[in-house]
Amino acid sequence: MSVPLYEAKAELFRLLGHPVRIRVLELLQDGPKPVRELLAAIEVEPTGLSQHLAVLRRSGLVTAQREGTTVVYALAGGRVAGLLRAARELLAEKLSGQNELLNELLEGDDDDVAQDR
Amino acid sequence: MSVPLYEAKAELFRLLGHPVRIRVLELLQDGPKPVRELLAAIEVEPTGLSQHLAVLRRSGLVTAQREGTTVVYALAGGRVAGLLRAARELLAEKLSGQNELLNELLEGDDDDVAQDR
DNA sequence: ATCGTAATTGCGAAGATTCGTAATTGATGA
DNA sequence: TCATCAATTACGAATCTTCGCAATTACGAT
Repeated sequence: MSVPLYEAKAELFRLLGHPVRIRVLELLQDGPKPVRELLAAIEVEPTGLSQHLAVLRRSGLVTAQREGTTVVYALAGGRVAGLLRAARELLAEKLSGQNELLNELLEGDDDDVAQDR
Repeated sequence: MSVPLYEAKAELFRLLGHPVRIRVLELLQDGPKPVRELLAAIEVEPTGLSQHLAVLRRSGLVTAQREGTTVVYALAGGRVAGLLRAARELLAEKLSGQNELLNELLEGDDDDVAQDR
């Protein structure tokens, strides 16, 4: 085992750590899409999109195949969607927590605002 | 909504994209731990660990509280574990795929090796 | 008060990512 | 063949991350 598992995991997360790459993966969740379509949906230059697609391809998260003059991308394996869902849930938890705190501050019902560190 | 959701998601993944931070989160899955213990378990300088802990703290993924002379860290919210599990499963899928391919190459049973791009 | 230990912060150098411009490849049609 | 469109690659500048050193804060003990 040349690469520790936690290195691989960190690497995976690092690959996902860019807005354009996230958007690509989300769009591909609805099925394979040609580059042209991704390009229309995401605010990015063609060359920038290609570079991000290359990152996802090299990492094996997506697959690409030519069809005539266009290239069609697809998710490689079903587990990517699960990971995105887990992230969405975590964000939901985090944001709703912030909202609660915000509401308490705004409403000023300071009856049981626990001591803070 | 000042920050698009996909930006927040990318940011979350970027935060997780470092081996030390992954290890910290994994260790905290078994319950709260003082810095001293994290330091003993992870190969990193005290100052480096502090910096990574600060990143996790600012992002709200972990909480810290002093207890006398030590500081105890804990996961903030249960969804972090779910995210790590999803990552582990995706990696498992990816690595087993690679192994299959590797075995086919080694065993040389070239009866149905599909055409490649 | 002073010392020692635990943990953090400030800061700068080294390294990695990102993005735009220019050049390249691959396929299709004139 | 030549021109064209889709997509990719090469490369450098600007930007962001990371890591170690030095300085700092927080606490308990002498």
